[in-house]
Amino acid sequence: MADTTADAPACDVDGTCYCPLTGVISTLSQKYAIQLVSIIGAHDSLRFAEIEAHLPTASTSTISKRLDEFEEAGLVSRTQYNEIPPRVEYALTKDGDELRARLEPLLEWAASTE
Amino acid sequence: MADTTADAPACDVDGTCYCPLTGVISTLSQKYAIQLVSIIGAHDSLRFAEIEAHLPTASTSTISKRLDEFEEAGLVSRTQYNEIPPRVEYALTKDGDELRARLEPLLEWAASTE
DNA sequence: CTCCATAGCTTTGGACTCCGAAGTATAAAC
DNA sequence: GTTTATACTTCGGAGTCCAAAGCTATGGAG
Repeated sequence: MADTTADAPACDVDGTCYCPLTGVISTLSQKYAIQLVSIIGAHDSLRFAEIEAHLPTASTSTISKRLDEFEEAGLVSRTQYNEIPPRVEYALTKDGDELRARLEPLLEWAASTE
Repeated sequence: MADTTADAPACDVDGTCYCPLTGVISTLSQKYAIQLVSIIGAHDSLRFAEIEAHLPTASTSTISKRLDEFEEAGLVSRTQYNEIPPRVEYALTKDGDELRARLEPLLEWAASTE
């Protein structure tokens, strides 16, 4: 296996290598990430407190971290209105919605296996 | 919103509540879980060391834990042959393959966004 | 003028998860 | 008797998650 003549990594599965926890998948492989995409996608836009209400078992800091990561990854947009009290709205970007579309069958099936 | 007359939880999204990290999704929301299903599904059956070779960045103990969880969830079958040296084969169950089928479009899209 | 309310977070200390490295079990081959 | 092989388990430390409290700003009640 440690053959120096090998030209394909061992992690190559049918022509695709999934091993170095790739961008989107590594973000998804964290707590509440999948649900978060699905929840935001179920609305045009959501405020932080609304997201919290949809995910009552997740801590504030975890939701905050996931949102930062998703924004960084270009999957979620954050729109801040400079009012008092402050208002911030989160929505899926075009890429985020593509992701959501691919997560939907998964979530439906998962819900049916409960 | 904090109406005491409310009869549906706030986490209810379009008739489905994804909030209490449900069975399959909670298992998937852990490191390497998604890849593991996909890798096992790309073969009829795999041995432990082969899985490790496909996921070189994951630790032995993490792979072992994921496999235990998947077996517990009925998504992966473990077949042990009492030989020396020992031999163990992992394969997806019918449910596991259903899951894999739903993960495939996700992984393909994720790979294309790199 | 002081205090509270509101929204969206950040911070804190403790618990849980993941890591690499080393150890366990077995028996046949050398 | 030491080595080899496979499939793990165990270990201490590092990273991730938790609930609860604190922070920012301003407008309104007392």
